[in-house]
Amino acid sequence: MPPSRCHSRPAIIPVLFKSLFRMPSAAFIDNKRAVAALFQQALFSAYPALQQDEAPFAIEVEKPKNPDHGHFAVNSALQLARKLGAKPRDIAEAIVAALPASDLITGKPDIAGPGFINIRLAASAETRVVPAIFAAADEFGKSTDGAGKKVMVEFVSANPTGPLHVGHGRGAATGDTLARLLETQGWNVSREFYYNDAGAQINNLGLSVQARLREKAGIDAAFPEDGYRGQYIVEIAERYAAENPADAKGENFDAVCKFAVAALRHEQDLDLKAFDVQFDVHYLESSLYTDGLVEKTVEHLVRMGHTYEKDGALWLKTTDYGDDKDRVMRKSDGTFTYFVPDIAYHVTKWERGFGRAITELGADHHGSLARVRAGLQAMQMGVPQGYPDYVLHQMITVMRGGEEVKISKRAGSYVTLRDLIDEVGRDATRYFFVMRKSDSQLTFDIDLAKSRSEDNPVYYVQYAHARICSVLAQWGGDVASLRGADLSPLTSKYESDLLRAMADFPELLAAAARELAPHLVCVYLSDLAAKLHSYYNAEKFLVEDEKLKLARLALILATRQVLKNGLAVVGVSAPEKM
RNA sequence: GCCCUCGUAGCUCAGUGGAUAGAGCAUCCCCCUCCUAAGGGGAGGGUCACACGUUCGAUUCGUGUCGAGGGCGCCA
Repeated sequence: MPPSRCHSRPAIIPVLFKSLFRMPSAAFIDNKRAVAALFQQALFSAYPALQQDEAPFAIEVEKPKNPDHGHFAVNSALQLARKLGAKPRDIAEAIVAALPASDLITGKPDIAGPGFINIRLAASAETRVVPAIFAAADEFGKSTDGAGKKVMVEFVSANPTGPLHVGHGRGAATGDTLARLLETQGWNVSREFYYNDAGAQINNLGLSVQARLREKAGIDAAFPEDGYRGQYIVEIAERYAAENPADAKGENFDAVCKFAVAALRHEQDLDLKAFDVQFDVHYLESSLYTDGLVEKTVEHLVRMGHTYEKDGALWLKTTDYGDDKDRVMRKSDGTFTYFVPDIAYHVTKWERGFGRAITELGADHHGSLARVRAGLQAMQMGVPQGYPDYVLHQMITVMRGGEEVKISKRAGSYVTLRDLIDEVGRDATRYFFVMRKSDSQLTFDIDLAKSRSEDNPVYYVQYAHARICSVLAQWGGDVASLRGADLSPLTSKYESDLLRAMADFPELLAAAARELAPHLVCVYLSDLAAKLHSYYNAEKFLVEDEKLKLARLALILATRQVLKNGLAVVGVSAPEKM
C-alpha cells in the first residue's frame, strides 16, 4: 500500500480545528439563516397563533433560479394559504408588514407571482464572502461536519486479469472524487482497492498465458474457450518465457498465475498513478482464505441459523433480508461461491472500525448489493441495515470512428484507461468521467475527445483560472494587498452574480458529499467559470479608477481561489497559463 | 417473467415540489486598435416518453404503460 497518504492523514486533524476556529465558510450561509430568522419573527408577529402549534411552521428560504427574483425567496405564504384560510398574497403582505428593520436587506421585499416574497441583500452583506475566502484560502468551502469519523470508499476493485478499461476509469474518477468530497466535509477517508485474486478468473488467466506459452514453444494447444484473447496476454507470456527460461512452456501453472497477476497489478498501479488516484489499502481476496476469514464467516452464518443444506450445497436464506431468492454459499463440490468472500470482506470493513462504508461499483454488479447487505444482516453483528452505501456507475459506450467499440477482455477488443490518459490527458479524462451523473449511461467518443480536445469542458473551467492569473500578472501588484480592498464599488450584475455563486460553494460541497454526487462539483465549476467569462468580456478590470480596480481584482482573486478549490476536489489541475 | 437504473432541444447531458425548464456541441447572426477569441453577446430549436393520481402548485413525488441499458447460474 502506498505510504504517502497514510503519512499525510494525521494532518487532517489540526486542519479541522483550525477551520473550526475560523469558521471560514459560514459568512453567506449566515446571511440565509439571518434572513430566515427575520421572517420567522415576522410570521409569528403577524400570526401569533402559529406559534402555539406543537410543530410550529418553519420558514424556508430558497435561492430563486431566476436572478430577477432577488437573492432569496420565501414561499411560506403559499404553503400556509390553506391552513390560514387566506389568499397567499394577503399573507405575504402581512408578513412583510411585520418584518423587523434590518441592515441585511435592501429595500422593501417584493411580493411577486402567486405570493412569493423576494428579498434583496444589502451590498455589504453580499461582499462579505470575499474576505471569508481570503481568510480560509484552500480551506474555503470545507466543513467539519464529518467530525473526523472513519469512512471507507472502496472503488475500482478490478480483477487482476487485464488492463484497466474505460469503465474502471469512470469508477476511479468517481470514487476518488467522492473520497475527496468526503474529506472536504471533515471525514477521515480511507481509499481501498479489493483484488479478486482468487477463483476461476485467475485460473482462466493462467490458462490463457499458458496457452500462449505453448503456442510460442510450437506445441499445438487449443486456446481455452473462455480465455483472455488480448494482446497483453501474449506480452505477459513473452516476458514470462524471458524471465523463466527453465519453464518456457509454462508447465509450472502456479508460477504462471502469480507472474501474470503480479504483472497486471503492476500495470494497473501505474495507470492509477498516472490518473492521480492513490489507495490507502489494497485488500486481497486471497487473504480472506489464507486468514481463515471465509471459513469463519460461513461458520458464523450457520450458527446464526440463516442457512440450510439442499442438493448437497449450503444455502444462505437471503430472502429473510429482502433478496428475491436464496443463494448458494458452498457448492456441492465444496468450494465457495464468490459472494461469501464478499460478505467476509465487508465484515472486515465493519470490524476495522468503519462505521460508514461506500462501495463504488459498475452497475453490472448491482446484483451483489442485496446479497452482501443480506449476508451482513444474517451475521447479526450490529451492522446497520443500509451498510454499505453503494454508488453505481452506469456503463460507458465507447465510440471510435463513428462505431461502437465493444469492450471485452475475453474478445480482446479494448480501450484502456491508459489510452485515454495518453491521448486525451489526465485532467480532461477525469473531468469527463465525473461531470455526468454516475447513474446515467455515458457515451465516450474517442475521436471527439482526442481530435477536438479544446471542446472538452474542462478547458473552459481551467481557462477561467488561467485568465485570472494572467490579469493579476499584468497588474503586477502584490496580491496580498488585495485582501483588505474596499469592495463597495462592486455593484454590477456581473459582480453580484459572481459573489453569489462563490457564496454557494460551501453548501454545494456539502450537498454533493451528502448526495454522493460528485458531478455536482463539475456543474458548479462550469457555472462559476461562465460567470467569470461573462464578466471578463463585459468589464475591464485594469481600469484607471484605483478603487474600482482594486475591488475588481480582489473579486477575481477570490474567484480564482474558489475555482482552484473546486478543481482540486475533482482532481484536476488549475493551470496559471494555457 | 422478476429486480435495478435511465427516458428533458437535432446530438451529448445538467436541473427543479413552485414563477419564463438550462448548458455544451451542431445551425444562423454579431463582438478582438481593448486584461489570453480555449472567450463573450444574440437567434432558432421542447407535449420534460405517455396516462392517471397526490398537491394551492408536478417536468420533479406515487402507480401503471411504453422504450433503452443492466442484473437475475452450485460464473465473478
